[in-house]
Amino acid sequence: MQKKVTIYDVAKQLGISTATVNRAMNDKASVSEKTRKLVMETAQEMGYRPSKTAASLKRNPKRIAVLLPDTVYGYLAEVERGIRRASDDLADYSVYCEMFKVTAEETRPFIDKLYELAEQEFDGIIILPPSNESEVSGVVKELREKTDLIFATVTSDLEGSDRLFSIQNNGRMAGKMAAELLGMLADREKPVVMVTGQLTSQVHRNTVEGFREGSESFGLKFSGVYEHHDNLREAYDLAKVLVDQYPDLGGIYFGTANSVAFCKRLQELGYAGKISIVASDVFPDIAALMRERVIKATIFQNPFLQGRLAVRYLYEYMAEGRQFENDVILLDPQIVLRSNLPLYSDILEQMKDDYIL
Amino acid sequence: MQKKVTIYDVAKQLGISTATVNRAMNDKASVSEKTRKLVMETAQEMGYRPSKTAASLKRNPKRIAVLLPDTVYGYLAEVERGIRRASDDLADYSVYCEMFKVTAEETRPFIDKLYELAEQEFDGIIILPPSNESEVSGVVKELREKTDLIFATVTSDLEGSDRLFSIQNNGRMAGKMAAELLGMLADREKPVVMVTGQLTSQVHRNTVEGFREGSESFGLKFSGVYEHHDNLREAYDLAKVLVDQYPDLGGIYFGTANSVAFCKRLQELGYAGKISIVASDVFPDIAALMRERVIKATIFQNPFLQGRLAVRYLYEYMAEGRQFENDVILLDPQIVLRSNLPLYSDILEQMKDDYIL
DNA sequence: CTGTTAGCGCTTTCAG
DNA sequence: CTGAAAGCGCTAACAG
Repeated sequence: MQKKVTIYDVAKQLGISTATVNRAMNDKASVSEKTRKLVMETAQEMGYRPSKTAASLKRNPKRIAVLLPDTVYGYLAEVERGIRRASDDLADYSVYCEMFKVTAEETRPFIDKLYELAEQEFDGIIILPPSNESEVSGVVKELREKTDLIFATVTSDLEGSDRLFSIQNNGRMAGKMAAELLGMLADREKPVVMVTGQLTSQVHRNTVEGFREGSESFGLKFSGVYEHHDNLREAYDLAKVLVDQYPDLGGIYFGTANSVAFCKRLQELGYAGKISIVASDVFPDIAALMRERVIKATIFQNPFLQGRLAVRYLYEYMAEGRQFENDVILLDPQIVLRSNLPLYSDILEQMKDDYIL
Repeated sequence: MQKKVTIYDVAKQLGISTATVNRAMNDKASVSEKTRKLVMETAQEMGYRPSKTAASLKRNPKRIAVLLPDTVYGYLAEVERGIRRASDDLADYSVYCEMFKVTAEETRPFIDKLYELAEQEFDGIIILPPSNESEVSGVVKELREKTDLIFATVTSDLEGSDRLFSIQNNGRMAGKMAAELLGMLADREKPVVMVTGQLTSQVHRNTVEGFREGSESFGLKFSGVYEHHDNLREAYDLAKVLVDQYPDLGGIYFGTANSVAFCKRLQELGYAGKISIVASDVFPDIAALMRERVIKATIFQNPFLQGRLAVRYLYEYMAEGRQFENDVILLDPQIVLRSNLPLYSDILEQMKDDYIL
């Protein structure tokens, strides 16, 4: 428990002021390259580790905006909860986090809001991209160039937008895991298919790729990908289409959370339990279907953690100079079976209130 | 982003000093009950939330000792890594964490060390109990009464010791998960058995109970529990005993990490791949056996997180008055298959250095 | 039991 | 480009 090395020690050692040491350490402009190098070296040698607590006490508040599509959809509620949680955790560090929700039906209002936020005094913006990713990408890229705002994305990405980082589920791994599970659950001689939202979204494409690879490794007869465009009716109808097309269908992997309407139809058609289903995420409806043995397994994507980390990492970048070696941060998908479903009861409990779909 | 309410605001509002507000808020002695109540109420009304950062800047350093059995065993190395990580995270908060390792062959040296640590100026002690739990329990209880030390346990518990909390894997859930997995992997007509370290340890008993329950739910022919007492030779020999006793053995659940010698014998006997094996935790050897299809699944117990949270929670209790609604804190076991094994490669990488057994 | 006061280690004006 | 100095919000001596 040796004496802590402070900024004063470093300053005194070099015969300069603490202000200069500070500026040098924080990559601020207006420090000669020579002093900066000197300071860095001495700090290193002396074992100086700046105190984050002391730093946060004095520094100017940071403001983060979060822009989300205004969908009534359990997944988003979880991301939101994660964001609020991070805000709470960071309350002491003078970080202020504000959430904005905009309709995702059309892209225009979303983009307008983005321009509007850019006018305000935010330091960073976190975006959960609506399904039409490419249009938004351009806007972000433009704002990146014109302002000194920092952007991050969560859940899906905005490719080519020059955002700082993206936090998302490891979709490719999730796809492989689904394939392995179906290999354990279903007859491998029978065909399996994958159902997803829509393939304009980068994350969805990843899950498909993973499932394809996994099918190969684990010897599944992978027979097709179907989109339901996050439309309940379409999902409902799709069930019939599939059982007609594949009379001996062995398994289905649902890459998005929207499996409920589909499963309902399957039950109506008398196929429930006969076809092995692996779903995504944990929601009250999915939990119910698992208890009824309609869904055999689901792959949890931790939306809560996604939201939480997006805020946390953006803050760490802004305030503590955190570096990202990899700008796409992938979270580990988790396998949920009937036995460990109770572990997610807190989440289900939390969700009950704001969960509709 | 309204103005922050500080301790000064509360003090001014009540016409008292900040010192009194501080004392009242932190349950310190020497504040009249009347003032305390008044302060609490006013703080609440004004929306005062004490700043943890500011607090940590001034307060006296806290010291935490960690006492571990000195076993050369990958699991422990992970717990240690978690502890070090928490220490690092807390470095700014003036918390100092020191680790002590003592042989676990006999109980005496462990207990002696405990007395020795109690003499030193620690505020809290975290214990990873050696297999003989009951003897240590008594000592902890005694020290709890004689000193104002705070105790916590990690990985297993010291029942009746009056420790503040225990962090451990949810063993019962892990057992159930193993049963469900074996139900998916093995022929349910064939018998399954469980192998564990020794049943004097409370966590091991939990996994057995969980596996028993799970066998019932998932229709397994659960046929016995066998101990290997963490002895390599014994584990090696046990493989032969089991295949002789159960010629049509369908599956085995290994409740502890020590499955390697056992599997080796199984391979020698030509049973590898024929009997479905579910193991515990992720270590280099286990990863290798999974790639060879000898072990089909493993249940990760997150020893790293166990260590990390033990330190973190103890600190939060000491410094921030954190309350525990439940003094046994159970972490979620995670299912690892061949497909998601790569997610644990960081851990495996970390382990390579200090991993021997 | 309560008040006064001197910092904890850093950041940020403001003035050179 | 650099330095002096005033705090950020809290805690803990110390004095009453």
